[in-house]
Amino acid sequence: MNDILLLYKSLADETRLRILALLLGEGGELCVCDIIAALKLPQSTISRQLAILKKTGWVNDRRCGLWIYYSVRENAAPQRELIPLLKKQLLKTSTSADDRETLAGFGCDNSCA
Amino acid sequence: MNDILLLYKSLADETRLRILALLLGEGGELCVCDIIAALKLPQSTISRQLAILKKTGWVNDRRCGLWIYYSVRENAAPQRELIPLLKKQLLKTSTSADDRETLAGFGCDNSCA
DNA sequence: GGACTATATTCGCCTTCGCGGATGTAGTCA
DNA sequence: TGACTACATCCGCGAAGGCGAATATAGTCC
Repeated sequence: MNDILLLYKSLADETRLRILALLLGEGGELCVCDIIAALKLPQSTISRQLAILKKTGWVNDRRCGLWIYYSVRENAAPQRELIPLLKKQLLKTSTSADDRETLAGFGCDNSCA
Repeated sequence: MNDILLLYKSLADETRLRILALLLGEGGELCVCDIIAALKLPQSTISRQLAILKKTGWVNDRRCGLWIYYSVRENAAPQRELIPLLKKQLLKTSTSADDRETLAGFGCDNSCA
């Protein structure tokens, strides 16, 4: 019961949902500065919520030089069964569309192999 | 975005998950006193969380004399797509099994047509 | 009407949790 | 090495939300 509770608690925050929507919409990886630019929130806020998403199994991180890239962890249980639904729900919201548009305009386009 | 947030917030509480598990396991209706007996929590706690589950679209209520029967609202969007997953996740927890066992022993068996 | 039952709501309290500025840490480049 | 960048973590604060006792409401039965 407790793991299920933690699963849904991890989705009960708007900032975390916006981050997940951004990563699900992107399909690939985003570095922290991209997410900060897209959501227009303070760096400490983004970083804290990313840490929570990582601890609860929603995302992976990968360091590359100075940048750290985050991506959705597709194969983790029990998140796996929720991902298609989340994607469908989140990507059609106007908030998510706005965030992706902001990212397209202001994302920091470092290219790290 | 906000409705999705409210959806997951409504699942981010253990008492509400236990109530949903009980109703999903039962398949039919339960009156408030059944739920109180099963979860062994104060009446005000149960009643408050039932009100939240009702307001967020998870359950229906039906008054019959003094008793009020609650059941899962199966066809509401966007809950509908989550119900099969929730059922699978919740019913296999030991907490849920314990609650159902307690209900079997101490449920108030009023029969209201 | 009055006593009784089942449930809802109110109330003050307390914990949880998100916030953002400040600070710490790790990697890069000269 | 020291300056710089990207990100993480710490800190005090305030808001949100859950709790259970007490009270209110609604229905039943005499």
